[in-house]
Amino acid sequence: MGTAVETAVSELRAMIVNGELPVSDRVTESSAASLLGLSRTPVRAALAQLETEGLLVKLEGRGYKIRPFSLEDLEKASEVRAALEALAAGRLASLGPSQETVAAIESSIAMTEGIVSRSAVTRREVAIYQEANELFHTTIVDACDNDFVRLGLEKIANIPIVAPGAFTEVEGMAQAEMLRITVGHTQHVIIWDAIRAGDAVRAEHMMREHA
Amino acid sequence: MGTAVETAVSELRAMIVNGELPVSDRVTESSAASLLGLSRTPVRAALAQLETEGLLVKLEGRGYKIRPFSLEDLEKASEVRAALEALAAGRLASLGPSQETVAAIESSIAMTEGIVSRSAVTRREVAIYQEANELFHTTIVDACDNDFVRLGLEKIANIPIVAPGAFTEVEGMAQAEMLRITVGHTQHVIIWDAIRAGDAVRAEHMMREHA
DNA sequence: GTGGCACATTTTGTATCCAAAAATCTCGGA
DNA sequence: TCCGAGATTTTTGGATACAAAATGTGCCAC
Repeated sequence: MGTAVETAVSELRAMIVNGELPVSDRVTESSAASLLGLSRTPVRAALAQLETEGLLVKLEGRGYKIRPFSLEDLEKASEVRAALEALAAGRLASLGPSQETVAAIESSIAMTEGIVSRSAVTRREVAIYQEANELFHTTIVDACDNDFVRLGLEKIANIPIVAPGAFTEVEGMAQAEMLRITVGHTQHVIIWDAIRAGDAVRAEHMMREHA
Repeated sequence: MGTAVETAVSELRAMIVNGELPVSDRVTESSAASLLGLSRTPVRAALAQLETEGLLVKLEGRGYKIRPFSLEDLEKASEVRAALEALAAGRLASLGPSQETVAAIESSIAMTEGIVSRSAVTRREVAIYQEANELFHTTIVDACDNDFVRLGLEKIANIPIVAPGAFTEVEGMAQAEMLRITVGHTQHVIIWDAIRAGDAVRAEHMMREHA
């Protein structure tokens, strides 16, 4: 389970992201400590970290409050993510991917190859796509040989996201989701082609569009 | 002077950036604490923050070490900075700058207007340019209405920089510095023109080149 | 000389204590 | 009723104490 700081960070983060802590609520060191059954010391470090992650806002002298996220915030974060991942894709195209990178990306693409071009998807297939998608993006970021890209992304990695695919059962939703997955998969293929071709400009541009 | 954590962060950061702490040295909570005359509690928080800033690397169980920065690291950080600031410039061009933004940028440009087109510069003029340059960039980032850009930049804002303009006295250096300032100033003007014209693509592109 | 084991030391992680600052509450007076 | 001075409570910031984990050291057997 690791240290108390780690558990405090992950438990609090989970509570925030899952909406288990009311957004309006004030969170003090003591309240969070007793909530988790820890002393203030590790909780304090955890709250500080969650603040740097942008999940909490410090109310000078009155604890923290959970940062309210709007749809607009999500869009803004996506813009930043897109800019950084585009940079990563461009760099990787210039550098040329390593053996392991090729393997990882192609396995990511292969994972979704079987899903696309169907009329609808199950919840399970959505999960597969998400896994493949994450593999695609993290591989490119890790392989671009610029740690600062990853550092920058870490800051915006944990903004609350409405559980994706939650309504997949609803009729029509499945088809919309299918479209999203198909488009995403197609873009992955295009981006990967550009990277393999060493076309940094195109890789960067396509990744910017994609993310 | 603020809290002990703040002073610890800024003092340690200054020491690291100025190279006063040998790169090879190990920094433990206790050593840093006694160095600063503080207890471990605030120093611990400071070290954690400097780690997230990328200035320190954690040696699990044996303290921290100062992260060695190469010229390559500087270039990589610059790339990320350029990508994020370009995003900011593009957004600002689309949004249209506010009254205050216009005032801040134009005062920044005015500050350097008097310096350029000379044959050489004094150390003092270099300092003025640096101030104007910082005003230009921070104003754009702050005005772009996307906090995540700033969050991302904070991570890479403090990587050690060889004191700029340190050798201004040396003959020839002054002219090179002059060239750098003139080019920088010219680019500022061009970027600002694009922003005022609402040309997001051009603003983004020029800022990318500039940074 | 080498390998391994026990012990000392270092270092971190956590809890608790105290002080200072900020916020909140209370109560008297206009 | 409204306002403000002072008391009270909250809350944070910092120091210290202690325990656990990791690391380093030295000795002994082989």
